[in-house]
Amino acid sequence: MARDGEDTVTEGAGPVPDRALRRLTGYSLKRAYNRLQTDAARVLDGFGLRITTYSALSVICATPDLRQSQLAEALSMERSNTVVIVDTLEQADLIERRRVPHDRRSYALRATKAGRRLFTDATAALERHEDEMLGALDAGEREELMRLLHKIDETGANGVRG
Amino acid sequence: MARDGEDTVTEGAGPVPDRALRRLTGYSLKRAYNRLQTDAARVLDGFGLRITTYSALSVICATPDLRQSQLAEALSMERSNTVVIVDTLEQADLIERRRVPHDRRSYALRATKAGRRLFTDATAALERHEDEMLGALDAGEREELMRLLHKIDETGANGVRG
DNA sequence: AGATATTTGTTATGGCGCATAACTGTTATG
DNA sequence: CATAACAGTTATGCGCCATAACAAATATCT
Repeated sequence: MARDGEDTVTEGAGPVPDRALRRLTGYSLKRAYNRLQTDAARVLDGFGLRITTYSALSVICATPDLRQSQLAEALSMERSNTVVIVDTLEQADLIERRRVPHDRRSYALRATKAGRRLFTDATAALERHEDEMLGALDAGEREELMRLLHKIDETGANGVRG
Repeated sequence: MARDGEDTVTEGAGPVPDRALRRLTGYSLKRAYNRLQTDAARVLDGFGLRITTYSALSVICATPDLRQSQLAEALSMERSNTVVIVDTLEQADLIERRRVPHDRRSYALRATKAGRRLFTDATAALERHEDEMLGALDAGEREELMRLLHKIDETGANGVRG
């Protein structure tokens, strides 16, 4: 607050500061996320995937025969939005909508062999690019970052939601 | 990979895991950001602001007489998107578009008294809500989180952008 | 000075992620 | 058997972001 008062900065060349905003965790989170998100989208595009379809494919690969509503809950999104995602994955022959024996409402989602393979390849590519993007952080810092992010995520799990 | 093989989990009650996704920094970042973003949007709505208009207002308050292109650069967005934002703020009498003496192309954006006041109030409310959302993190952890996020943000500043 | 390039703001347009609401068919519950 | 609860679906709109093309003003270069 001491140096660099409230002068008119119009003439100053360099990047215009957003110090006030950067003090907000939400804003800093947004900037960091936006960087990684843009890059991830570009990488996934090379596999014919988008962020949401990749995410869904990951969950489906991890837990076979799950239903769409479970998928929605896992990804913290509304059921309605999973429909298009699952449609896309199904039409690309990456997953299958199987019927479940005693419940004709729900589907049992299962990844095809092609789906699992694409998932593996895309994940490798993503991790490679994340390693580049996060090159400034050492292993300990990355681990700490993840720990803190998960803490935020799990905190409100029962709390604010509504 | 050892325990909890590839069984059909359809019957298992609890939340469906997305462990594989959680190992990606981008995904964990997304989840944490989404939590804070949703909450922040709700808070700002009470002030008649959205996240982008609040962000712009913050930068304009901090550095008076800045131009729209500088605003765009500060917020890492395209110039074209600042137009609607500045329009909105101007129509709400929170900022003014002043002409600059020797350049008839650009505007000198300046917050009004009402704009500065609203910004102050909204910021206080935002900080209060962030304190709640981040209650699980102690002061040291919050500071470390910010440091790591800024590191990510500033890393690619010269790098990947293209 | 005059042709050319660059900068600033603007408009139009589309994509992506997300939410809500209303509906159908199916299963569970009283 | 009537009613409620659930799974999936459809339609729709909002918010944020990017790209492309354009007019007016300014900078640059010969």
